[in-house]
Amino acid sequence: MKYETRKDEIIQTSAVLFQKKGYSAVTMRDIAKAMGIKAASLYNHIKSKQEILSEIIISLAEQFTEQMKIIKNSDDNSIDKLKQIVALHVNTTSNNQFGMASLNNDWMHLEAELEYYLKLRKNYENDFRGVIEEGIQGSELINGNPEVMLFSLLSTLRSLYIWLPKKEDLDIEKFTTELSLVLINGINK
Amino acid sequence: MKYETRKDEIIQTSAVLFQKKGYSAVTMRDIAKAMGIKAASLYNHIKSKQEILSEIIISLAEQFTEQMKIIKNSDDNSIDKLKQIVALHVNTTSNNQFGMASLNNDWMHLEAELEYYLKLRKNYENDFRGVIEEGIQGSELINGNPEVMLFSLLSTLRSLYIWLPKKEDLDIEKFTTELSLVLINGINK
DNA sequence: GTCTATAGCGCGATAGAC
DNA sequence: GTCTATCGCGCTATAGAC
Repeated sequence: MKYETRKDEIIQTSAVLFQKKGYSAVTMRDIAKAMGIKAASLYNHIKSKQEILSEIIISLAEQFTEQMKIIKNSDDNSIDKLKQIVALHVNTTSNNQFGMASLNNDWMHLEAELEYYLKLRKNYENDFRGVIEEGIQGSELINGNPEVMLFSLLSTLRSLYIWLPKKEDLDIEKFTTELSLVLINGINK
Repeated sequence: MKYETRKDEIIQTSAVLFQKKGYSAVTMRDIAKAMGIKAASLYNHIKSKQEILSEIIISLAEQFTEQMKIIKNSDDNSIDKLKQIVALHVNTTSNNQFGMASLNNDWMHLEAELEYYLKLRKNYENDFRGVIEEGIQGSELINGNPEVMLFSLLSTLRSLYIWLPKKEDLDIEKFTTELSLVLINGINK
């Protein structure tokens, strides 16, 4: 069974459509049509278009913030923590590539939960920054600008949703290893 | 004088608004209000909302494709070419951060010029890939997966529009050097 | 749980006065 | 070159039949 509930089907179908055109450009009629029903019928399962967006984004944001905290607070060294962060992003994106597009591009259309989302993202980024700063202090990482490092890593990891779907028969574990290598050791010979 | 023409003012004002909420969520009334006029008055300078988007995106896409071609075809070594690509992105983004947001996020809302945009982007990506592949063949770069390298570099460079505005009193040249270092040599000590 | 019908509103764009 | 007024349409969401 592909969907657990009709509500779940609405959310997943919407995520696919949101990825292509963004939240604002997708109509309730579009979502209904993709499911083979009429727009009015959607409201038997969800209370608004906004609720769909919130369901897609918030659970993903919570996952990232929670997992990042666990990684940051573990006893592993900084390089291992960074590898775990790469794996977290590759795995989560691989499991929900369409939701990741909304998380990245449609969060500003959240209404009631916008502040909560921003709080989650701030915690996640602060923990990520902490891992990098600890790596610099412990001389595992180069003594560079931690903001530039954070920016570079985060940009790449946040863009995974664009690239992973293009490589359909991808070996996830191999890709994670290759990406970690490029991000951590660079591309220079 | 901040704007050369009223049309130019419309385009730049729109880019700021598109960056915040995306093309679809911004109305002609929003744009007019930001300029202190009525929506109907906009049509004395532009023929449609679509034309505004096209003006923002196409000129930027042409700049990138053109400059990338020049870099790729130069006689410099691959590492230098990569540094020039980083500088191209930092400089262009620094000059037009709002337009870069549309280039990244709103291109799918192009209508008549969508195909042309996709052609430009393909040329640009192919040249970028060519620089990386030449670097691998010439043993300047590690013998890794060129697609993963391209993905990582491109993701970071395309996200510059999010980060550059946050560092207001940024030394552009210094930032370009730091970013090149992180992207090419990695962060591992 | 899905349907038809429609309320109420905001959209892009145009007409024509000034 | 900007305005007021408005057209025609599509939007989210609701009411109520089946």
